[in-house]
Amino acid sequence: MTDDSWGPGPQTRRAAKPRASTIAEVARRARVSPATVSRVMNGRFVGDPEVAERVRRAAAELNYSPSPLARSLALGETRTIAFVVPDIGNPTFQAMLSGLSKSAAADGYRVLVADSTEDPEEEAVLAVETRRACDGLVLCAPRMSDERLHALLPVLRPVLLINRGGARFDAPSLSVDYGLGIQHLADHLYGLGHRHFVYLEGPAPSSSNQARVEGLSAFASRTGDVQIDRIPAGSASADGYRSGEAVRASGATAVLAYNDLVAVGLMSALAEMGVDVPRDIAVAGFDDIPLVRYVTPRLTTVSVPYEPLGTEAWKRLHALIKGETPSHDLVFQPRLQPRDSTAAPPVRVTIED
Amino acid sequence: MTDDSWGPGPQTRRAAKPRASTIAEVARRARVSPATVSRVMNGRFVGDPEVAERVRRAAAELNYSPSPLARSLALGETRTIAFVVPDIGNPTFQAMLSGLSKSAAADGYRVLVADSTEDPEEEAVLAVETRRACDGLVLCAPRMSDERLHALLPVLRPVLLINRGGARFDAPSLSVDYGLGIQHLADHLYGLGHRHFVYLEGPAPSSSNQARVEGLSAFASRTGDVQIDRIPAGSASADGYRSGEAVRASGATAVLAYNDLVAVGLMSALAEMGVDVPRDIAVAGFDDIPLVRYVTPRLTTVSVPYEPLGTEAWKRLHALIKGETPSHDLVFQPRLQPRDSTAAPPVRVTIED
DNA sequence: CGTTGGCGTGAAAGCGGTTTCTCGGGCAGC
DNA sequence: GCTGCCCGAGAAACCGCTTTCACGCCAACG
Repeated sequence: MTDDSWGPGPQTRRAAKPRASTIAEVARRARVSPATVSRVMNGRFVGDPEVAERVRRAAAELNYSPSPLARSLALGETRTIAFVVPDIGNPTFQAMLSGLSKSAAADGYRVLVADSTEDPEEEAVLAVETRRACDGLVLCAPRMSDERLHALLPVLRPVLLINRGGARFDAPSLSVDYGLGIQHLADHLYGLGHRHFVYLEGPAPSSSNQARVEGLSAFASRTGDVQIDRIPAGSASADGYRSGEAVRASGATAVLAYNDLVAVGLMSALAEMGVDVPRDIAVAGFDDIPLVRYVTPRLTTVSVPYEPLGTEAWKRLHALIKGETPSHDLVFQPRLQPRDSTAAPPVRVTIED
Repeated sequence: MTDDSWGPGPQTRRAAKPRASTIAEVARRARVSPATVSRVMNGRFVGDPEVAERVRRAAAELNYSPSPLARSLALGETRTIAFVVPDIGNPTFQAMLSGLSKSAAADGYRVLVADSTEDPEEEAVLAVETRRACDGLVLCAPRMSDERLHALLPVLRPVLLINRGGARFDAPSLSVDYGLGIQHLADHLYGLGHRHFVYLEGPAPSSSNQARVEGLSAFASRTGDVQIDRIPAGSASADGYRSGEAVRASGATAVLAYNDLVAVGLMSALAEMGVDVPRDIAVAGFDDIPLVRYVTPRLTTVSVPYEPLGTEAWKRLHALIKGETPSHDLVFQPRLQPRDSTAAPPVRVTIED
C-alpha cells in the first residue's frame, strides 16, 4: 500500500538513506492541508487545538522536520553567514572564527568558512560567490584594492568588514589598531633604553603589515633618535627562524616581529646561535596567541582580542540582517603585555669583526 | 515601464541592495524560455548557436547568476559539506579544517563548520540539524556514545567519521593511532633510562584521552618495570601550567602531556619553579603543532598529520557523495619527533622531605 | 507525396516549503 | 429570521531553477 515507490528514482541508490518525509506527507496523515502543517510548525496556528495536536503527532510519527533548503527558498533567508578569510590556517582568524561561530550559533545561524588562500583575485570571486549562498558576510580581505572592494560592496551587502574601516566604505567595520599596537611595543622598548630596532616585516602587500610600518614611522618621527631597520620575513614561525642571521647582523638591540609566530621562530634561531633573549637582544611579538605566555622566555607582545572581535562582528552583522542599524564601528586597541623577552639593552660595547 | 514595482515588497528596505536577476528575466530578454536559459547556463544546450549567444549576452547584460538556493532545491544537492567538531578553537581541528576546506574548495564544495562546544548532547543535535543543510558530514564526536552514534548514522549519511574507526560502524573513518603515538614517546623516554612517568591526562571522557591511557598500560605491561602516575589536567596550556606542583611532587622523571599545549604550559611552570627541562625532568607533548619546534627547549613530541587527514577526509566523503565506494579507512601513525625537552633522567639521588 | 523520425525549443511539473487569498460556516446583531 | 462579520482552514500562487515531456517543423525515406 506504500505508494511512495515512484519517489525520486535515482536517489534510492544507497538502501540505507531514508528519504526525509515532506510536509505533504504530514498533511495527508493529519488529514489537513500543507498550509496548516506549515502554520503549526511555525507557531502561527490559531485554531482548533485538536487539529494542532493531530499535526504535531503526525509530524512526530513521521519524524518530520522541514527542509531548510525549501524554507530558505520560500523565505528568502538561509540563516547562514559566511566568513571569508585569506588563510584559515592563521591562528588569529581561527580565534575570530571561534567567537563568530559561537555567537552566531546562539542566534540560530550557521557559518560558512571560505579561504581565499591569500590570493587577491580569489578574494573577490570567492566573496561574491559565497555571498549568494547565505544572508551576510564577514569579510576579511586585506589584499583587495580599495576600488575593487568599493565596487563589490553593493553585491556583498549585508557585509561587515574586518580591518578595512573608516569612512572610506559604506559598510560597518571592525578593526585592530595595529599601528598603535606596535607603537606600544616600540615605546616599551624605548623606555628600556633601546634605540636601534629591527622590524621583521609580514606579507608585504597586506594592510596589517602596512599599518605596522606606519605606526613605526610615527614612532620614529615622534622620538627622533631611533633607527629602525626593516627586514622582510613573513607571517610564519619559519620566516622568523630564517631571519636569525639577518637580525644578528643588523646590530639592533631590539626586534619587533610581525606577529607572535615570527617572534617565536626568531627566538628559536637566536637561541641556537647562542644569542640570549632578552639579555643580548630583546624580542617582541604581536597578537598574544594563547601559547606565548608559556614559552621561555615568556614573550613580550601586545594582546589583540580576536575572539571578542568575532563576537562583535556577529552582533553587527546580525543587526544588519535584521534591517537594523548596527552599533558604531569599533577599533580594538592592542594592550601591551610586557613579559620576559624584553629587557634593557646590553651595555654598549663594540665587537670587532 | 518597469513593472518590477510589485517585487518582493518588504525586501526593498535598504535601497542599496540590488535584487539579483532571475532566470525568467534573462529568458524574456533573450526571447527564449527559461528552460533554454537553464540549458545554456549548464552547457547542456545543443541547438542554434545564435540562440545560445543571445542567451549568454542577455545573462551578461543582466549580470545574471543562478540562485544557488533554487538550484540546490531542484537538484537535491547543495555542494556544501559540514565539519562538526567539539571545539573549533582547538589547533588540531583547525589544521584538519584547513586541509578539508582547501581540498573541498578545489572540487567546488563549500564547508560549514559547526562547533558542539564539547557538549555530548549538542553533538548529536547539531550533527543531525547541520546535516540537513548540506550534502555530507565530516564528524568528529569524541564524546558521543557508540549507541547514540550508531542510531544516528542512517540519518547522517553520507558521513565520514574521525577517530571512531573500526568495524563498529558502517561508515568510512579516518583515525589517529593515539595509543601507538604515546607508546613511541614512552619508548623513547624508556630508552633514555626513565622508569617513573607521569601522564597529564586530557579531558576524561574523550576517546582520544582513553586511547592514550590504553597505550600507556600496554607500554607498562610490555616493559614491566615502570611506574606511571596519572594526573588529571585538561587540554589547554593553562591546565599544564597548573599541574607544575603536582608533577614535581610526583617524583617522576618524565612527563607525557596530553598534548603540546599542555606540555608547553607545564614547561613554563617548571621553569618558574627552577626545575630544568630536560635535565631535571623530561617533558613530551603530542600533536607537533607548528610552534613547538621553536619553543625553548624545543619540544619532543609525536607529529600527527592533521592537515593531510583533512584532505583524505574530503577524498572519502567526496567519493561517498558521488555514490562511489571510498578508499579504505586509514589510521594515521604519529611519528616521534625527538627534540630537546627530553634527555636521560638525572642521576638517582634521594631528596629528603 | 504521405509518413516517419529526429531535432530544436517551449510548456509544465516538479523540488518542499510559505503565504495570500478565498471560501464556507457559525454566531451575533437588528 | 436574515444579514453581516469573523474565524478556521484549504486552494493555489510563489520562491527560482531543472528536467521531462510534448509539440511543431523539416528532412529523408518508402
